[in-house]
Amino acid sequence: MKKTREVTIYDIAKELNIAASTVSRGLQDSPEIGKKTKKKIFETATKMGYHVNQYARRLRQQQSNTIGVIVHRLNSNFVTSVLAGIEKVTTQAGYDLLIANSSESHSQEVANAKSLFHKRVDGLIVSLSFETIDLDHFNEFTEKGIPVLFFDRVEQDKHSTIVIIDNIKCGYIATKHLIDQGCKRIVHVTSSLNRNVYAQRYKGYRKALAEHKLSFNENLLIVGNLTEDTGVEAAMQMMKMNPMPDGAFITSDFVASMCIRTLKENGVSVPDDIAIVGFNNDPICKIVEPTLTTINYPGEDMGEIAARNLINHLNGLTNISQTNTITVRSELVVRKSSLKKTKTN
Amino acid sequence: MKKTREVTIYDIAKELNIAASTVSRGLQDSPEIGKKTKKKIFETATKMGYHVNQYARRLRQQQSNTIGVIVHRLNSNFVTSVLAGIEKVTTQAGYDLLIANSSESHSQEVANAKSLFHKRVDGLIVSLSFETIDLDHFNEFTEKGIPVLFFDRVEQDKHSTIVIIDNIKCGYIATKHLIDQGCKRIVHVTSSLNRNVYAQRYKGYRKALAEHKLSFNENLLIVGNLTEDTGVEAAMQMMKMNPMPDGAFITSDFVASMCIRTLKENGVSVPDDIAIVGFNNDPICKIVEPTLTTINYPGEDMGEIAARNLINHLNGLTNISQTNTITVRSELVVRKSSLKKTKTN
DNA sequence: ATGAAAGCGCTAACAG
DNA sequence: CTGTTAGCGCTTTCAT
Repeated sequence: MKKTREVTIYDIAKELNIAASTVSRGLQDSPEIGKKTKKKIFETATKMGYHVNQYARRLRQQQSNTIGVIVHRLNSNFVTSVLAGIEKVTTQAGYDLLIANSSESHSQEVANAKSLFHKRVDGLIVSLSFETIDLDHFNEFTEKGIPVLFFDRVEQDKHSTIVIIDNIKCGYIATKHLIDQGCKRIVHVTSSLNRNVYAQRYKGYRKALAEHKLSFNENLLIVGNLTEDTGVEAAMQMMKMNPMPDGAFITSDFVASMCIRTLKENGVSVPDDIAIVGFNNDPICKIVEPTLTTINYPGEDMGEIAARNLINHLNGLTNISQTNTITVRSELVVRKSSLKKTKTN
Repeated sequence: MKKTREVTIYDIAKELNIAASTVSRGLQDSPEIGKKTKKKIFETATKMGYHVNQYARRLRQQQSNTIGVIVHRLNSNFVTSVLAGIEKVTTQAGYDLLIANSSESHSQEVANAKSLFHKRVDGLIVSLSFETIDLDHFNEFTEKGIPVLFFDRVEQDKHSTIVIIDNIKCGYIATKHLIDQGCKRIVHVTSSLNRNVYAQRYKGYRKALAEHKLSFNENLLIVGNLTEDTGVEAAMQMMKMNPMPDGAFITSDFVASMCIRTLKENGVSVPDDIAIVGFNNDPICKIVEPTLTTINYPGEDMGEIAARNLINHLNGLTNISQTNTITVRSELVVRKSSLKKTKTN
C-alpha cells in the first residue's frame, strides 16, 4: 500500500552530491568514510527522515535479521515470560521476531517449522509441543547451518543446544520437602513421561523416594494431560486409594489448585490429610487455599539466555554447537499447602 | 547466513525453457497462464523445492505483508487470547505478525509505534497502554494511509476504528446482578477512569445504582492499579467502612480473588457479608473460593474480528474508515461469589 | 576516502 | 497466452 515514496539513500546522496555507496557506508559507520562526511550523512538522513528498507537490505544480504520462535502454547505464564525475555534481547540486537504457536500439536509444529524455514529465519528458538516425538522437521535448518536452540521442552538425546532447569533436582526437592513433612505415600501427578520435563521430574521424585526408603508403586503415578479435568480426576483417584496418600507432587499449579479444590469439597484436608506441592509459581498459587507450595523458575531469564546465546552465535562470538546444555536456577517456594501442623514422623 | 543458494524462479524457468515472468505468473495462479503450463510450473517448483523469497517480493511490491500489533501487556489471559485470534486470521491470510509489548508504558508504546512504522507494516492493531493519553504517535500511520485499528483499550473520541465490548452494559449488568441479590451499598474497585474501559464500566455501575435509587458516594469508588496489592487494600478499605458494603464490583478477576482472600482472612464472609463480581472470566475464577461471578468476553473472537477487518480493508474489500465501532458480545457468568443465601431485599 | 556499476529475486508494464 | 525488460533499495566488489 504505497502512498508517498520513502526516502532512500539516493535521495540523501543527491542532496549531498555524493554517491549512494558512500551514504550506505556512512550509515553503517564504516571506517572507510571520513568523519565530516559521515556526520553530514547522518544529519541529512535524520533531517530527511530516512530509514533503511529492511527488505532491500535482506534481499541483498541474503539474511533475514529475523529469529523464529515456536512455542507449545501461548496462554501460559511461563511461556509469555520467556517470550518477554526473548523479545527484550532480540529487539535490542536489532532482530525481528516471528512467533509461532504449535498449540501442543505435532503437525502444527511441523507446519510452523516449515513456514519459518521458508521465511528464512536466521535462527530458531523452540519449545517442543506435547505430541512431538522426533526432531526431523528441524533437519533442514541444521543442514543449512541455521542454528536451532531448544528451551524447557527439549529432546536431550540429540546433540542440540538446550536451555533448561534441572528438572531432576526440582522433582527431587519437591518430593524431599514432602518427605520432610512426614509424608509416606506420595502421589505424583504429571503428564506423558515421553516429554523430558515430566520424565525428569519423575526421576527426581523416584530418587527422593528411594533415598528415604519409601516404597513406590504404579498406583501412585497419575498421568494426565494437565487440564482442569486432570486435577479433578487426580483428586478422585487419590481419595479412592486405600490407604489414602498423604502427599502429592503435581507438575502444574493449575492442576494442583483444581485438585485441592476437589479434595476440600470432599472433606479431605490440605495439607493435613494430604500435603501438596505444585510447579511453576503461577500467580494462582497465592489465590488457592491453602496457598500453594511450588517450584519457581525464571521464565524471563530463560528467554534472555536463549536469545543471547543464539545471537552471539549468529555474530560469530560463540558457537552454540560447543555448548550443549545451559541450566538455569530454580527453587522451592514453601507456602501453606505442604506444611503439616503435626509431623507424623 | 547463506549456505546453499536457494532455488529461484529463474531456475524453474530454465528447467522448463520458459520465461521467469511466466513462472511468476503461474505461481500466482494468474488467469493469463495456460492450464498445462501452470501445472508444469507447480510440479517443477515442488520438485525443485522452490519457495518464494518474501524479501524480494516485498521490495518489489512495496508492501510488507506484515501486520504490527502493540499490546499493553503480554502476561494476561485476555491479551494472549486476542493474539491467538489475530494470529489465526493473519497466518491464514499469508501475513506475518510483528508483536510489540508496551508494558503499559507510554514511551514504550511510542517507541513500538515508531519501530513498526519503519518496518513498514501494512496495518496496525493496538490496545493502548495504561499511561497513554494522546494518539499522536499513530499520526504518521494515518498520514501515510496505513490503517490503525484499536481493540479493548481505545480512545473513543477520535474517529478511529475500534473493536470493543459494551463496557457500559457490562458494568450495568454486573452491578444490577448485585442489586438483584439484595445489595444496597456496592463498592466499585477499578483503575484510572481515564482509560475508556474503566470509565465505561463505572458509568454502567452508576447507571444501575441510579435506576434502582441507590445512593452513591465517593467512598464507594476505589481506584488502584489492579495489581495484587489493590485487592488487599480494597478489602482493607471495605472493612473500615461504616456501614460495611454488602457488594463489590471489581474490574479484574485477579484483584477480586485477592480481595476475597483478604476479606475471608479477616472473618468477612463472601458472598453473605459482601457479594462480589469480577471481570474477565480468567481460569482463576474456578479456583478461588467461593468461585467468582464475572463478566465473560471472547478475546479470541475479538482478535479474529480485528484482524479480519484489517485484512479486508487492506484487500480493498471493505473500508474501515467507514466502520467506527465493532461491539463484541459479552455476558455475566454467575458463580458462587455473588449468590446470597438470604436476600435482604 | 569516494564513486560506478552490478545484482540479490521478484513483479508488472508493455509488447507481441 | 507468453516473453522482454526495467527496477524496487540496498550492499559490495572493483576502480580510482
